[in-house]
Amino acid sequence: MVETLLEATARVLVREGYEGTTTNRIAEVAGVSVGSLYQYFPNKDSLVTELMERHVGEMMAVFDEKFEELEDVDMPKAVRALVEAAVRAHAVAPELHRVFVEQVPRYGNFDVVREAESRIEKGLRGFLERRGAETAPEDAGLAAFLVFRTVEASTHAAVLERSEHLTDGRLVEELTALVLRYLLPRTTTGHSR
Amino acid sequence: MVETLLEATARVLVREGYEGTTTNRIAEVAGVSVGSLYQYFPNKDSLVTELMERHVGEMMAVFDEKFEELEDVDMPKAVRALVEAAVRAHAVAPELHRVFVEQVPRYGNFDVVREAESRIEKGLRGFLERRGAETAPEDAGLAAFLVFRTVEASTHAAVLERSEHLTDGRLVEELTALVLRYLLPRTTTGHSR
Amino acid sequence: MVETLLEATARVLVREGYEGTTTNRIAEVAGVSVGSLYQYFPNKDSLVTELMERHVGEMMAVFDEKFEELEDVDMPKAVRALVEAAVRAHAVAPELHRVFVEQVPRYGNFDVVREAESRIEKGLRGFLERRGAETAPEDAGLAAFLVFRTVEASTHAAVLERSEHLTDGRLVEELTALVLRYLLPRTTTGHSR
Amino acid sequence: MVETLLEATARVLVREGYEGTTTNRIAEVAGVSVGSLYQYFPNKDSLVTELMERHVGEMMAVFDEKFEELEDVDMPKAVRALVEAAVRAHAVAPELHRVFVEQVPRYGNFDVVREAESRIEKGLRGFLERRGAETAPEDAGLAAFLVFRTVEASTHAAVLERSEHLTDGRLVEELTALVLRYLLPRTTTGHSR
DNA sequence: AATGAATGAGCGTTCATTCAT
DNA sequence: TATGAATGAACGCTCATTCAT
Repeated sequence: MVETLLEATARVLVREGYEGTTTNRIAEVAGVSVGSLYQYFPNKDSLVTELMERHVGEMMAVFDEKFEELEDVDMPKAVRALVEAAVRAHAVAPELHRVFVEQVPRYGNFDVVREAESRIEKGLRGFLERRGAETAPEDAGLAAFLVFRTVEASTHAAVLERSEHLTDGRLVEELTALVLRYLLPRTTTGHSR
Repeated sequence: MVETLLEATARVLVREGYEGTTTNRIAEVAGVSVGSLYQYFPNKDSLVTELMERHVGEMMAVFDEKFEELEDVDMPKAVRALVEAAVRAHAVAPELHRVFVEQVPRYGNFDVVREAESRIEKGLRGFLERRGAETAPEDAGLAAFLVFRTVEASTHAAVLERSEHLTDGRLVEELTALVLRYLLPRTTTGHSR
Repeated sequence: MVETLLEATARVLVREGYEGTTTNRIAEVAGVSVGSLYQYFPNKDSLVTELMERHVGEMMAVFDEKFEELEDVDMPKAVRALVEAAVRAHAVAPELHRVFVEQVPRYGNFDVVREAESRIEKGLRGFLERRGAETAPEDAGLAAFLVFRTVEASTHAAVLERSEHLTDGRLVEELTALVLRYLLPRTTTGHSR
Repeated sequence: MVETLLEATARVLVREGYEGTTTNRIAEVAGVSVGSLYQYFPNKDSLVTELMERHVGEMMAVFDEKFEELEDVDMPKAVRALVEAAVRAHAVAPELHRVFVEQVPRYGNFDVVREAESRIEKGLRGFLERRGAETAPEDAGLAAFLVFRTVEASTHAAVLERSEHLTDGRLVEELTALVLRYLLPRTTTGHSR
């Protein structure tokens, strides 16, 4: 039931946008009555929030899988893994992701997102501190912030408006180069002329 | 009157969020009657859209001023100018900016935003093509996309959650280094150890 | 519920006129909430239209019952039956009838009325054509038009402003004479001196 | 100014219907400001009422002109004059007439109409009483009522939906026959076979 | 547990009317 | 006298939520 309702919520959100998403419509699409909906969820927002938590959970699961590879490899491989992790995470459910970003008003529901972002950024910072000797930036915290925002924004935008560069691998390539040159400026990285 | 209403709209949006923004509330805060509101704006969304257009216009004006400096200077100066332009643009009205990004559902109203973004990205691409000989990335279009998203996301996030790094200049410094190393990887740039 | 709402609509229409008929008022009089009203009727006009269709349906049912007698009787009896049918139809719900005629703006909702009128007029024409040999008017279509309008208008006006002549039977008597003399001019009909 | 406003009211009524007729629209069409409108008319309904009074006045002027001929001629000529008077009166401004009948809610504004109708009916009654010796109906009041309603309804309906029978003179012919046979049943009237 | 009819606060919007200029 | 910007009560309608069955 909970699953059915969350799936219906996702479908309605994607199809009709946040403003067009009513509890009666969700119940209808789920094939149950509104009353049943309210027996499993206290209010409309709890549905959306739960859906968001699950979605973020899935993205993080995909991300974490690759993110763990970072420790035992050299920097080029680590950065590439990071970028690939971001791309895969964004590819989990792009339409749902878009509706969360573009349609849902941000209140408490976005705490999950902020926590996930914070966790990634902290992980990145720890990684950079552990590799301190070889990386250029002095302030690992600031570097983690910049690298995270850079990778997140680029993959996010690419998923929504440059999907062609996702499939041909060019985005991963170039974004890896960008991050790598920032972190290891002395080495000649990537495909410079 | 138009000004008063738009100011009231901005205040209500920031204070109550998009969903709490009603035309009667706007009129009340503006100190006029709903009827007057509807003599100047055909419907609720037109207020929000107009406010957004003005805000984007102001951001772009601030941005463009610095952006023009890019042509006649060397790459380090040009990239620094770009980053500073982005920071200043985001500092125009951070609270209003946040409400647009976090609260307003994206439909036609975001066309202005998309146009502005597109214009900047194209400008950046032209800039990179003109400097082709000295820059590393082969695909100026992709590079412009990455640089734009990187700078936008970093300044955006910094304005909203790392304002301390804006005032001490460290964000500008580091972001400039990041972009510069991407574009000119062979030179030793910035403050590496 | 549908019945309750339609009854309430009728009461409010009669009591307050069309302009004073609001959906909240109807709901209030019906003893339900506006929300319920909108669960059974898509909008305000649909209530009025439905009420009108039922009213016309009832008038026609009453009318048709007598109208069927026309075929197998002589002309005087047939014309009297016609007039009596009209009087009875108009007596079904005079106050509601008045409000439809005097208060409700005529748009699509009056299509039922026009159809009913058209059906009666066509029936009358068929009747006249079948009795062609004995009736005076050459053009059965025109005669049907005149007879229909004459009977309709007279009974209508009588119901609304000469109800005394309805109860004493004088109106039926005289109107029958009028129609009969038109259709059968050579016979001495009715109560001439 | 008063003329301009009334003309504008008529135009708006015909074009937009009663519900679409707003004082601001009237003022706009009249080329003056709403304020001016309210300097000559105390409220919206007074415009409509005044327009109705004038329209009824014009119809009655046209009607009366022919109606006066009734006295000094024989019955066939008198009845024909009556019918022609009705037709001409209805042809004065058919579109405006329609909008009054079909769109304007009947309150005090229709008093003019009721007075005019009453005057005609009384006139008819007097005429019938004066011609008592030659006419059939015993009750001149009832006969006047029937003749008036018959002629009014037939010309009214013909103007709105059988205009072809107005121009070819058939309606006048047949309606005259109808009334004449009612009033003078013993004579062979009209074009019987 | 499941239903879905019923609720009603509150929304966006209109328009007859006013009144300072 | 003429203006038209300003008014605000009131409308039709929506939808998150409840509760008797």
